[in-house]
Order: sequence, then structure tokens, then C-alpha cells
Amino acid sequence: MLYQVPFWIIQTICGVQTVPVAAQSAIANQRWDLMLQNQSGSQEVRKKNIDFGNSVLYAWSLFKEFAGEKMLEKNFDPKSFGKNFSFAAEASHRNEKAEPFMVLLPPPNVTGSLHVGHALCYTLQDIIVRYKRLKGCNVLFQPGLDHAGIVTQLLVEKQLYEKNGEKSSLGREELLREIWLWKENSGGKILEQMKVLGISCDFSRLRFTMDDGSKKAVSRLFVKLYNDGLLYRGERMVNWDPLIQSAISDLEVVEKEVNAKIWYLKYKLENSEEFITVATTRPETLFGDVAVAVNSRDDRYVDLIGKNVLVPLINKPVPIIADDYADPEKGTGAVKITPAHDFNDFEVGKKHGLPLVNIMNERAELEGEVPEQFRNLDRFKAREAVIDQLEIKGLLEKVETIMHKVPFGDRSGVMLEPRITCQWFIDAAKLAIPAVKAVKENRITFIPKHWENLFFEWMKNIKPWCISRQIWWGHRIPAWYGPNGQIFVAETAEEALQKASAFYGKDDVELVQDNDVLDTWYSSAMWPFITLGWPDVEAEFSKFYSRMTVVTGFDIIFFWIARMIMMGIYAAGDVPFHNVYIHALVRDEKGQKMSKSKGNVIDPLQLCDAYGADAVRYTLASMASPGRDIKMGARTVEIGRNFLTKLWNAVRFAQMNDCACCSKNFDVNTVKNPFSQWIVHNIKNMVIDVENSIENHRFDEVTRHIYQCVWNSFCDWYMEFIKPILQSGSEISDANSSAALRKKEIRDVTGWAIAQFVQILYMIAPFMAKKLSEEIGIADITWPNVGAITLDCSDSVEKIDRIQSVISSVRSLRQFLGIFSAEKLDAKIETANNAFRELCDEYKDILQRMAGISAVRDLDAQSIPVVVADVVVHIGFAGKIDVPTEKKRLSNEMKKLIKNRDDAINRLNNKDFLQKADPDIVQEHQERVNNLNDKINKIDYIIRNLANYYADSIAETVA
RNA sequence: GGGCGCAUAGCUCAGCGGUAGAGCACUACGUUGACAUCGUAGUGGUCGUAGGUUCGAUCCCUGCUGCGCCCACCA
Repeated sequence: MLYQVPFWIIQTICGVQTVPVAAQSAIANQRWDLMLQNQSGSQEVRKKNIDFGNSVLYAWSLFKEFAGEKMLEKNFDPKSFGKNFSFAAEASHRNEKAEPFMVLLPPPNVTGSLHVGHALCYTLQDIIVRYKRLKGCNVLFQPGLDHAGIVTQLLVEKQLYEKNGEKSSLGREELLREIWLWKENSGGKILEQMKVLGISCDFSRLRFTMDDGSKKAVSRLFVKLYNDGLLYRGERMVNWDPLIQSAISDLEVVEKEVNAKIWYLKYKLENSEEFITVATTRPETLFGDVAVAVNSRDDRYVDLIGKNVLVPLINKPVPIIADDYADPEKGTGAVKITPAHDFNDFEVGKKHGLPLVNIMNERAELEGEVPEQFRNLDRFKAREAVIDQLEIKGLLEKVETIMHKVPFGDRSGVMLEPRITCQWFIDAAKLAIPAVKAVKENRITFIPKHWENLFFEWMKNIKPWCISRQIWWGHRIPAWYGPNGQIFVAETAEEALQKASAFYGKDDVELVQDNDVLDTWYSSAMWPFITLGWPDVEAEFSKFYSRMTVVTGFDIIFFWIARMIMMGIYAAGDVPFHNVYIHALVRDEKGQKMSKSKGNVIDPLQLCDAYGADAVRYTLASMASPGRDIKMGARTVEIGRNFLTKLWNAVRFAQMNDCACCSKNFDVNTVKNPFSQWIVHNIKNMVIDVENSIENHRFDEVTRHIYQCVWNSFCDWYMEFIKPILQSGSEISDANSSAALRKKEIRDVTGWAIAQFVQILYMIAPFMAKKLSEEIGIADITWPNVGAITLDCSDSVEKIDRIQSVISSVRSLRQFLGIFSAEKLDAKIETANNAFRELCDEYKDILQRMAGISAVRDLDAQSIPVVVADVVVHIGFAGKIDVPTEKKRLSNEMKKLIKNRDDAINRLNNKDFLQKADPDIVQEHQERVNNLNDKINKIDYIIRNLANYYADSIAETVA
């Protein structure tokens, strides 16, 4: 069946008859074909089989099309335009004269891909950055990649293994070439993913922590530290990772609780048949035993101190020593001392001048002073073998099962070994002193503040930082060794050679560079320097250094933040940044940590695909409350999606009514209409609130203020208020009539409001904001200049708020009484308050439209009194009221009011309250009591006279 | 063992010395007028527990309970 779009609809919307489309009667649920007829009368089918609502919209958009305008699509699809925008221009454009500002982006691992934690971190940074740009600052937001030494080397080695089916036998140079190749081909995928999320860093300034500039910065600082005696090489016990075969720092150790066994071993006393029993979880290390320690106050063993025991299986005599380290409460009270394989034993050994007996190689296989049968066995195989032998020899007293915490490497996942090796260390304790001072003096502030406790705690107990790693992928340590082992630390090989030549007094010195590379976090600690081109680019460094903000997770406060502060103060004499915003951890909807093994990982890119990047950004920001982790399920993003759809549709409405953008010479300070003033006031407050919230890093508040203004104020009320004005078309012929001027102002204000929303949303939902700004023609997106709004809106605000409460009260009453919106009601306004009566008269169109009141006029009877603010509105009911229901409603309302009033009265009767409370508070209470009493009296009067009001109704009920 | 955080509506969370809030969910009603990814109205809370400070405590202090996290130790 072929129908044509009813013309009256277009006429209503446009107010003018331009497109000659014939009208037919509208039938709900009917399918329609939309036909157009041009001036010459020929017809054209433009849309087939559409529903009626769509036919109207299509007709309207076609009309616009004729007029040369493009309309927003009806069905908002946030992802349709997301990928079409690049923010490169904004990101790289900088106003060098403006106030410098920088967000220091934590460089993601070159192997990394975007997870939801990144998404949160980068989104918050991007919001700050875009805000500062809109405010006109000279903003630098620089991306980078971290070479991630151990992770990357392990990854490439694994890939080579999978390709070749055997462990790579490549030498250093070959492997490094492979890794660089991998980096060029497959590394840094995350950068593209950041673009999907709309992160507006200046990708033209991408830095890599192993590029030449980084190398220079890293070496420069290394030399400085060495020359200042803050960096040294030495033999120490370190945490050794037998898989990576490298030392790792204390921070890279994760303790895991495991089911373990504890063995009770019998050590025979020398020249005696007696035994002393020692408990251990590491029996395989007994070959390295050099003593057994007991507590000098332990009566069981005090007589044995000074005697020797024989280490089982090798019968090596070792002394029984007295040391407080032996705790009578633990184990048997006697403990074996193995200084080369345990941190505590190392200390005890040092104290007592005991020898170090190393019995393990770098792969944690037994070697050295070990019987032949155990030699070259892996530590766990050796353990079994040792236990077997002890059992055979009757030296195993018993075995117990315990829960026991064991150190594992965070990257390799294997159990670590304490191992004595030669490593490079930074004297972190010295560097920590000014860093702690800076935070104590609030030159650096953590947000939320309580994270400073964590920082202080770690700094207080800071240990020397082992920075050398026995791997190949990383910054090679800039130290060279001469023939006699003399160390030459220099930025380059040439410099080292010069120093060596001078030292040895000859030119041709054979130097060997240190084989180790630096801890990845060493270069990370230098990130503020690397990004700004230190030490070469003085201008940028002096401009942005110490004007940074850092946004990051709490888990890298030690790894990164603390070290940047230490290095920054040391190398530059000043803190690199003043603010450290610590964001939340993103968990799954049950509050569990996301992990691949649990399978509860949410992929932010999938979310972007399903809901659009803007919705993801908005949602993450809205949940970024301080001090609480974010619980996020797949559907959580609907919050953002729905909000953005709402705004999108509001803009469509504005566009359809020719108010998508305000006139050029429009001055918001000249608006006169109360609706205009009301929304101007609301938007001004919103912008101020948003500014405050963002300065306080309260991203949740930022989104809430925007949401409330856009949705609750603008869409729910303002748009409904102005519809009658926009849709009134008849007066348009006289452009100077008051109605026409009013309509023009409303259009301008609406367009202005939309522009403010679009501009402010540019920081949170940049894709949509950009799309909308193009559609409605906002030339320059800047921060709304609400400081220029000097208009006094207070009268209008009071008026409109009043009208709002009338509408809400009437609507509420209707629902309660079951009088639904299709039915119009008569109403009268009680005359006692003339001002209010006039107000209702003035807004009778709105009351009619939004509260379903057909007329505001005096009614003599059959009206329901509704208490609104301090007046009573009478609504005609025409016999539809159930008196008991209405009585109940009023009684309930009165109960609440009485309770409130009595609470206030009780306070006012309290002498102490009157004396001690703030006079404003007392005044407020007094006013509240008066207001409530007024209302209560009115309701009471109504209840008592219900029968009079409803005489007819009661009669009907009785009949 | 030392430290930190959290506890508010069925759920997720704001708030905060002076009348307890939002979103989701739920209930009722509503689609030809920007939007059902929607609208209108509503149900729902002794603000974990016991004390203290205060004229007044959900809010500040202390104890307790529960949950989460960090550091250290563990023969």
C-alpha cells in the first residue's frame, strides 16, 4: 500500500509550506512509503516501507536536504565516525607563549597491548590534557615506548624457540638484531590502540627508551652518579632468577604462599653419638652449611655451643655458634647456617666470620663442594636425592607439611635463589633523603594523599638498588675494564679509552665493556629527562620540567614514581612534577582482579567497538572516584553510551528547529526570557563546577556535573519548556513582533547551550564532540568563557524553579490518583498569593503542556488542592477522586512534614542549640518551622474539608 | 608482626557536622512532536557494630567485626 507523508507534520515543524507533499490520515503502525512531489508535479518515491515516526523524520530531513542542509542521523552510532578522526593536529599544535603544561605519560612496554587499566590511565590523562589545551595552555603530551628488557628478550627468545624448535644459540649481537627487528615489525601495537581511544598525545614526538637520546641521558646520569660516589660495583647477595639467569631487584620479587615441606635433619655431634636436630625447608643446601646456630639463652643447647657437628652426607665438621638469630620458638631452636644461599644466614656468617660455600651455579644446579652423585643436579632434583640419602642413613627425623611463602620472579615465575654475585648498585638511601623532603614539604603531592604513606614507608626502608642485569636487551652499562680490572666509567667508549690511556700512560689499551645491561626501570626513572631531550635541548627542558602531572597506578609508585623523584632532584636539582594522581585498579564486576588465567579480562578495544570510544572514556571517567577500585562489567559502558545518545538527540532536536548554533553576534548577556536566563544560569554553574572538579582531579564529579546539566536541566526541563515557543510558527511573518524576537532568542540560547556542551565534552568525548562541532559549525573549540556571563538570572531562576515544582507536584498527584496524562485537568490557583497566581497565569501554556492542566482558571468546586511551595493549587477532578485515597495521601504527606517540623522545633527548644549553634543555622531552622507549619495548616484544612471539596464525589460513591 | 583502604537503597557508588542522594534494577503509566539507548511517577535506607567528642554524628575520635591491599618475617 502506498501512502504519502502527511503534510501537516512538516507544516507544524517548519511553519511554512515549502514542499508540496499531499497529506493522508495517519494510521499508527502502518507502513509507509515516502513520496515527494516537486514543483512541476512529478513524484518520486524516496523511502519504502518505513514506520510512521520515521516517515516524519525522513520527510523532515529531506526537506532540509532540499534547503542544502545535512541532518544528523536518527540512529546514533558512536562507532561509525570514531575512526575517521585524528587528533594529530591538536596534539602537535602548541602555543609557545602560553603557560607550559605537561602530562608525563607512563611509557607502555613495547610488547604491550591496551588493557582496561591503560584505558583508564590514558583517558584520565587525555582529559586533563584536552582541558588544559581548551584553556589555552602550551600543552605537551608526549608518547613513548619502554624497551622492557626482560619481558621483551624473553618474548623474542620464545618466538625464536617456537620457530626453530630449539633454544636459540644466537650470540649477543645476533639476538639484539632479532629483537630490534621484532620491535620494528611487531612492537608498539599499543600506540595504534591508544589512537582508537582518542588519546591525543603528539605522536610525532614518539620516544623509545633505547633510542639514541635516551642512551645519552642514561649514560650521562650513570657517569654523574659514579663520579659522585652514589653508584658502585660490588659483590653482594642478590635475588637471582635462575631462568633468566640474572639478578633482579627486590621489587621484582613476589612472595607466593605455597604448600611446602619442612624436614627435620639430624646433625651428629663430633666425637659423640648424640645428634642435634635442625629444621629446614631447603635440605639441598646443606652442602653449603658452615655452622649450626642456637640461641645462647636456649637451655637445650647452651652446653653445646662451641662444639662441632658433622654436616650430614659429607661429614664436614662445622661449629655450633650462639646467635640471637636462632629463635627457640621456631623449628627445633637450632638452625643451619648456609651463608651463600640465604639472606639471613649471609648476615650471620658475616658477623661470625664464617666462610661462604657456594654450591650452586647460575642455573641453580649443584656444583662445587658437593659429592659427585649430586653434582649438576637441578636444585629440586637434588633435594629429592638428598632426602633419599638422609632417609637411608637414618638422619631424617621427620617431615611436616606447612604453608610457606617462597620468593618468585615476577617475570619468569620461577623460584628465586639468593646468590652472591658482582653487581652495580645505586646508593638509594642517599637519594631518598631529598625525595622524602620534597613530599613532606608538599612540593610533590600525591592524590589521594594517603598514598604518600606508602611512599614514605618504602623510602624509609630503601635498600641499595641493584641496577645491573645479566641479559642483553637494554642499556649496556657504560663501564669498561682495563687489563688489570681497573674500571673506567664514561659516556662513550672513546671517552673511556681516553681515561684509560691517561691512567695507564699509553694509547693502545685493551678495554672490555661490562657485559651487563641496566635495569629497565633505570631508564624509566629518567623518563622526564628523556622526553624533554635532556641534556641537549635546554629550551624545552627548562620550560616543561617540574610543570608535569603524572597519572599512574599505585603499583608503580616504588618502581617508577619514587625513582623519578630521586633521580629528578639529583640530576636537575628540582622535582620533575608537583602532582601524582594515583588512579584506581579496574576489576571485574564481581570485584576480582582481572587476569588472563581467570578469563575475566575486559578488552577495552572490544568495548570501543561495541559502544564507541567516547562512551568508554566517559564511563571510565565517571567511575574514577578516589580511594575506590572500579568494578566494571561489560554493560557498565551503557552509562556513557546512553548519555552520549541523549546529547546526540538533543542536538538533533536543536538542528531540526534551526537552533543548532547561535548567531554570530549573539550576546548571552542580553537574553531576557526567563527560560533563557534559567538555562544560562545552570550552564554557567555547571562549567564552574566542572573546572573546580577537574582541578581537584575529581573526574567522577566532572562527568556528574555535565550529566546533570545536560540531561536533567537541559533535556528534561529546558527543552520541554521551549517546545511551544519553537513550534509556534504563525507570528513569524512579522520579524519584529515580540513573539518572533522571543523565538529568535530561544533559538540563539539553545544553540549557545549546545555549543557549550559540545565544547566541554571535547575533553571527554572527543570523537562525538568533533563530529557535532563540524555538523553544527563550531569553528574553534575552546573552553566556555563563563567568566564573561555577568547577567543576573536570579529572578528567572526562582520563577522557573517554582513552575518546576508545580509541574512535578501535579504530575505526582496524577499518578497517585491514577489520572493519566491523556486526560486534561482544570486547575485554579488560590488567590491568596497574587504573585504566584500571576506566575501560573504567565506560564499557563507550559502548565498545560507539561502538567496536563487544560486551563488555569478559578474553579468553584470539585478541585483537588495541591500544596506547592507555600501556595495551594486546586486541580479540577471532575468526579474522578476516591476520597479515602486522597485523604490517605494527604495524611501521609502531613506525617512527614510534622516529623520534620518537630525535629526542628526540638532543636529550637534546646538552649544549648540556641547559644552554641551558628546563628545562620538557627535562623534556617526557624524559617523551616514556619514553612512547614504553613503547609501543615493548609493540608490540615484540606483534610478537614475534604467532604466539602468532594461533596459530589462522595455522593457518587454512595450512590 | 607493621601499615593502608573500604563498609550508605536489591546492585554499583556519590555525599558529609544541621531535612539521606544518583545510576542500574524493580513497580505503574506512557510511543505520530529530539530520544524506548526514551519519558513521567513511585517502591526501597535505625548510613557495619559498640563507645566517645559535640547543642547536634552517616560524617570527627577510639575499640570491635567483616572485606580488600601493601610491607616484613617464617628453620
